[in-house]
Amino acid sequence: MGGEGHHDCRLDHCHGGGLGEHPATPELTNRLRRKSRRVTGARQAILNLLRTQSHPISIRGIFERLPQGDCDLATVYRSMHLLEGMEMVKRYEFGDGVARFELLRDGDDGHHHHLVCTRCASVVEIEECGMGQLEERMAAAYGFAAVTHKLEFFGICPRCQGV
Amino acid sequence: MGGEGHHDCRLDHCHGGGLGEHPATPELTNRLRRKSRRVTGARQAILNLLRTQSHPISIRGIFERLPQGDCDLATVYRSMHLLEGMEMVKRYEFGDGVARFELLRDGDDGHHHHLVCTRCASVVEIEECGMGQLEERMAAAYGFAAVTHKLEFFGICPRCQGV
DNA sequence: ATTCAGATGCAAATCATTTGCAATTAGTAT
DNA sequence: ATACTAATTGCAAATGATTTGCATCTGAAT
Repeated sequence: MGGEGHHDCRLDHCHGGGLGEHPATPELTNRLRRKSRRVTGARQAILNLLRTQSHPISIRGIFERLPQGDCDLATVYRSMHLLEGMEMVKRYEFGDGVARFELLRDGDDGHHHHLVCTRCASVVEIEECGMGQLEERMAAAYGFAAVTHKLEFFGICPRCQGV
Repeated sequence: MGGEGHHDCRLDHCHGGGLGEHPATPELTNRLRRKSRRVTGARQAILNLLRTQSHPISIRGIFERLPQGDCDLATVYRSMHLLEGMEMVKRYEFGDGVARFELLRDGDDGHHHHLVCTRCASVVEIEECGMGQLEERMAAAYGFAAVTHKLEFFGICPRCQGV
């Protein structure tokens, strides 16, 4: 397989259109190839955008931040499904009926939570979570398998308290 | 699925006649009056139906279980908003894009969680939750106020594992 | 019975998300 | 490069959950 050779990223493979400046990461390329999926400009653009975000972002948010005309809204939806299936992004739901996504970085299983301000929607990333034990206890007590959880915190951020 | 019913014997307060076949609880009446809202047949019917459910139920689910013609789907939506605002029901989101509601019984602050089967959607009610401390720590660490949380567990129930 | 703000039914409108389909393109073989 | 084929995309229309405008109706106070 791959080996330690120099990996070429075929950046020079752009045909006109508006998608010129989206370098593909070998990460993306590898994962896509593994499923005989294609490295398209839209996917690269989306992934590059996600790389600049430090908090979950909605699909509409992604679409609006993409250089206009870069790709269709439906394509963003389809891409996010694909990326989610490939475990390159993680989906969050904060209860407002809009899904938000975060890039899963190398070696990150994406297990963390959020503290969301119910007034201004600002977000703090929370690392700690003592749920592992509870999950196990739950599995034992009710016979469930593959127990996971979703945990999000809500409150009023310092700035909003002042208002 | 759970056969664990819940007895709530307040049905004896039927001021029969006049208002149709949906006895109002003094609880409902009081809370509504306090906000100059009206005790209508639809609201009574919905609340009575919720009283028979032991797990969160969707608005469509409520609508379909209501005697045909009892009320409009839009009315169920409106009623649930009202009841939620009056803290008589609690809203849950399990991530499938459909809100579900549970009746908040007397003296119940509704603080509990669920273990949801990702295959058959059966639900187990979970009482324990060691989040109180975490909430406090979170408030202290990030300066947030009124910190609450949403926590739900997902897994594969015993029956589905056998398949 | 009268009155009127709050409720409801019904249909149309929103919003997020999905999907059908014809046109386009990435990756690969020629 | 050229050709070829399946994966992708754009666009529009379809879904599905939830909301809303509006004319009509009703609860409850007088």
